[in-house]
Amino acid sequence: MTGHAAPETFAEEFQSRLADKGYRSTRQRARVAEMFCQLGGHRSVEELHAELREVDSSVGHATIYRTMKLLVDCGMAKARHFGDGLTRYEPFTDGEHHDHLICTRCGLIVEFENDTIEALQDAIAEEHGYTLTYHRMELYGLCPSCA
Amino acid sequence: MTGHAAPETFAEEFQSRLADKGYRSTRQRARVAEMFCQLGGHRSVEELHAELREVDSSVGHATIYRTMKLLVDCGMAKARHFGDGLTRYEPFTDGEHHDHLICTRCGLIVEFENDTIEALQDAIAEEHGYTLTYHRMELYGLCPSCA
DNA sequence: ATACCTGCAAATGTTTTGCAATGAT
DNA sequence: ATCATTGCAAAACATTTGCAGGTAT
Repeated sequence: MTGHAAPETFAEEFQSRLADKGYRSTRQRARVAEMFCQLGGHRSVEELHAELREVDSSVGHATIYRTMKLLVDCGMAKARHFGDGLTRYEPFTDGEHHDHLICTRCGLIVEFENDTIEALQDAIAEEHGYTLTYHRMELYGLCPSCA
Repeated sequence: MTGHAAPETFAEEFQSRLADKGYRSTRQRARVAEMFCQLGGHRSVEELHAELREVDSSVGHATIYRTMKLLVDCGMAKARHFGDGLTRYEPFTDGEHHDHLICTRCGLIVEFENDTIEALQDAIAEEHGYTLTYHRMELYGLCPSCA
């Protein structure tokens, strides 16, 4: 519990990566990172704002928008767009990749990964002469509880 | 050229489907449908508006938004969202399905279809107990000219 | 004649930005 | 002491909507 060489928390890792890029560490950025980590995947800025308000009511929503962009810059978050007009963020660790199954009734989001599809996507891109950098695949339907 | 039993144009088909649904045929709706058909896939409302302006400057953008929704309702258009915050529409014929390869530099969009992937998607959905209604797959990268 | 449609402008909802004050280095 | 960062309010952006006047049926 002394923690002088303990594995860093998400927020600490963020502060450290900010420093590497010449950005400053602030209370607000730490709070946003903590809450984002605590809440987990697919959160909108408004959700983060609402939750944060209960811990530290002084974090403005502009700061959350700015901080989420920084988290993306630092490679610790990924922005996603599902059909509802909101940008949603999920924690991101390098090299990881997954796609989503989304329930159109209750909004439940399940993550999955399929190497066969990935390989086929690469093949398709090559067929058309494209050099692939990323992709996006979302399957929409009803989840078990909503079907 | 008498055309009394000629195959219907896109705009005529639209007028006919509107009538079936109890909507009225108007000059503006015809112009939007014509332009949409002429321009082809992946157009934003603003692009349609700009092009229409040269043919009939009196079609407001609100009407284009409303008309595109009607085209979707009538099963003649499909709304798509690529990463740029604009809704884009493409002509749609029932039963047809395809996905997209998008050049991140010049914006070139190529359509493709792959039954193996579709089958795998169904399998994944089933694995997770989801009843699939639709999906979305976009591959982003550089096209042959931009690579 | 009766709704439906239209264009305009104003409203909406999300995200961004300008700015003066605050805070990290 | 700097200069980045903040919160606020205003701006920006795509899209939607209220309404008075116009139009298809």
